[in-house]
Amino acid sequence: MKIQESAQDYLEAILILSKQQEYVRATDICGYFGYARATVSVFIKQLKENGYVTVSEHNHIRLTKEGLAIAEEMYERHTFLSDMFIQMGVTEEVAREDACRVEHYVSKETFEAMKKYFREHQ
Amino acid sequence: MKIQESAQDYLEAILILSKQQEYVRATDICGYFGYARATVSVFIKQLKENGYVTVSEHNHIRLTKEGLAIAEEMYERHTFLSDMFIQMGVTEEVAREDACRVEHYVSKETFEAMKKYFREHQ
DNA sequence: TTTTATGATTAGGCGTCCCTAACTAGAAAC
DNA sequence: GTTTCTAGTTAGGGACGCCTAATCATAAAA
Repeated sequence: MKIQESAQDYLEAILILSKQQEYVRATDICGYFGYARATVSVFIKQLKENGYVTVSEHNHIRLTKEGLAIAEEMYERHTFLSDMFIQMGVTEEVAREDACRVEHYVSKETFEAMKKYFREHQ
Repeated sequence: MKIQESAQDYLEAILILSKQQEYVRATDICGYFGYARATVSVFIKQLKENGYVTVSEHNHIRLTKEGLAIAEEMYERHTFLSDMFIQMGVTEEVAREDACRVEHYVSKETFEAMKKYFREHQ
């Protein structure tokens, strides 16, 4: 499984939710994205088959090491990008929305350059 | 037709190609993206049906007013974003690649904020 | 003028990622 | 201990955007 944009979103969502709750279930992810139960169910199955999450007998979803690495990478990008947008004068809500999309499309090189640039220009 | 990411790319490509050549044919677009002829043929048909381009009897593709507006918007974003990335220290090639993807996902608000920010911070 | 090369089209297919509808299993409430 | 509610699954479907293979049309070359 090549890690697709959506998979990155799901893994990031699981990370975010697990910061807010003791356990994360498929239904929580449905709520987070507004997706149908079936959609999430199928997707989680794939994430599980590919070793990014484990699902306990109580349907608690947990990130594996690989899943966590991706989730944290996305989360960091998200945080950095929305902070950057806000610093540039963008509304908080729009900044968050844009960061959520842009985070998937910026190469490592550009992301690092942006971080460096903002470290030196504030 | 909701203007999809791909349609924006096609329209931008047509604009760029028409800056370099007297006329643009489907095959030029194939070369530009590396897509198969069939793919481009079908897509151009849709763009035509939806009023974004016209196709002459010699298969010369031209942007309509609507098509041009979108193409120019994308082109401006593309130019600005790659310049910005380069200014931040990103390799030219990577900057161009990233701009090409990111240009679709930045809201008008954020784009304007970025422009303003860079006008004031260089 | 027949052959060949180039460009466009049609048909059929596939991966991604969303949907609804129908079903199943377990937990909570009566 | 049934009924009901909640959560998860399976089956089937659809939009988007790419593909190959086969066909068709026209322009260039032999």
